[in-house]
Amino acid sequence: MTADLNTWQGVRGEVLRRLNSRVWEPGDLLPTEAALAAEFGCARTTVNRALRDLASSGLLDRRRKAGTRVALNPTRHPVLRIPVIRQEIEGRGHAYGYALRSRRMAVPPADMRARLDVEPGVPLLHLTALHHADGKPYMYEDRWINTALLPAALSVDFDVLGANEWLVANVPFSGGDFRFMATGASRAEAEMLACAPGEALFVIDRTTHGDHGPATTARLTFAPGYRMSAQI
Amino acid sequence: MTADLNTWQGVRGEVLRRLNSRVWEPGDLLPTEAALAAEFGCARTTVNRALRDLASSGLLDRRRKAGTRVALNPTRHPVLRIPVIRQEIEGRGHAYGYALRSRRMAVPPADMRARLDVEPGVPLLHLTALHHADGKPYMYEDRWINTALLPAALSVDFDVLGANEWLVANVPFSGGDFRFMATGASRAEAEMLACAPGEALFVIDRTTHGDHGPATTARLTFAPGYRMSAQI
DNA sequence: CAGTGGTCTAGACCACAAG
DNA sequence: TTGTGGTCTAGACCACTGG
Repeated sequence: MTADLNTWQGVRGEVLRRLNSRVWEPGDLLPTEAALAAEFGCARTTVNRALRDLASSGLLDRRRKAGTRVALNPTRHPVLRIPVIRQEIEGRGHAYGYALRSRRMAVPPADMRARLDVEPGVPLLHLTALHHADGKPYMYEDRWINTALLPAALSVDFDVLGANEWLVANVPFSGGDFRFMATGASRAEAEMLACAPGEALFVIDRTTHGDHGPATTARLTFAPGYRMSAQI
Repeated sequence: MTADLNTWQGVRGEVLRRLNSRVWEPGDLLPTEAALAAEFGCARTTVNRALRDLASSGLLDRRRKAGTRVALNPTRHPVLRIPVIRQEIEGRGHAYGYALRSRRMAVPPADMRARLDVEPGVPLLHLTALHHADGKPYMYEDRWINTALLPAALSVDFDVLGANEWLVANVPFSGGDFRFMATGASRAEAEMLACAPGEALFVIDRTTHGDHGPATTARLTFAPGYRMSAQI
């Protein structure tokens, strides 16, 4: 029993079936939307949505005039769900705690300056904080904020409110990039996160772009045992 | 100058602007699609696509009858691009190498058995392999394949072809989940990956589901220095 | 039950890029 | 130049679910 070819999910299923069964092989050119619509007996719009969805999953390559091809590089595109840290902790049933450790204007090191795309020698707002779960260290946050783009950050009381939360609520969002890695705990990190020096820690480097450029960059270092998940 | 409100990107931009400027605050109910379409002077379809896109980004919650609300939990949904390992290495200009280390039927440990949802005591195909970049160890792969769902795997010559590549090309795809973490290198891992025992390693646990259930699960352990990136 | 989003249709015009 | 995907429209029916 084949799916209903009058629904876009049904069309996607049928196309997927042909991809999996090698009716269409990697690199092959698919029929045009109009042709498929005729074959399936549905509107071109329906075929369009199905193929667009498959393309967004990385299974197809679509280009105007060139047509639709089976992707040669089958990459998967899992979607991460990255919650605000407090919700992540509370969602697991733990009590959330937050402690600002330092807050000052400072000239950023070269790598941070590059990420935020600012001139050398310009001081930025530098915050460090520790997040707790049930009183135990959970994550260490080292953040730089471009106060030229976010002057409002200067008047926020980060002693009470996590920079994370303030930012997600107040930074006009336009994009961001993430890097994930593993590092051995430095002595300072080991002390803050209550672990042994050299122990493997999960790290997220995250830069968030506002409407006028990179607004803030943060390094989040998690206590041992942290796991991040994603799904397709 | 506001964007063209007759395009779905334009409508998305305008809605985004109202979200950022707190015209609509978290938890607020937005006007219906029909109302917005009337206000913007476009078709409801156009509004629908814009709101659907924002909902898929996690900024809105949509439910039939209940309407569209500004998400209370502002989570971001970055999209990972996970390439086939060979393409990842070759894409960086390095020579790719692959060496199968073991291949045998074996009864999986409890955690793997749980991930693949099979009965206790059932033997599965177990593969271990090492992937190289320019002759240096890059990633260690420890994979279990449910041969009940993928009998074809038994006749594949994994000495030559990476299981990764065979699977992405041959497993009817229906979904998967990923977990990312940092671990200290065991003595065996350290030897294989040419690093010091205890050194921090990036690990991906990945389970891929076929049409009839979990088909394969793999633990990918990367040599020190590996970074994974994602973007919004 | 009834309101809201989910989706389909048929037709149309447009933007882009291959040749 | 011309074919292909990208998108808009107006109208319609349906599915889900809150009240």
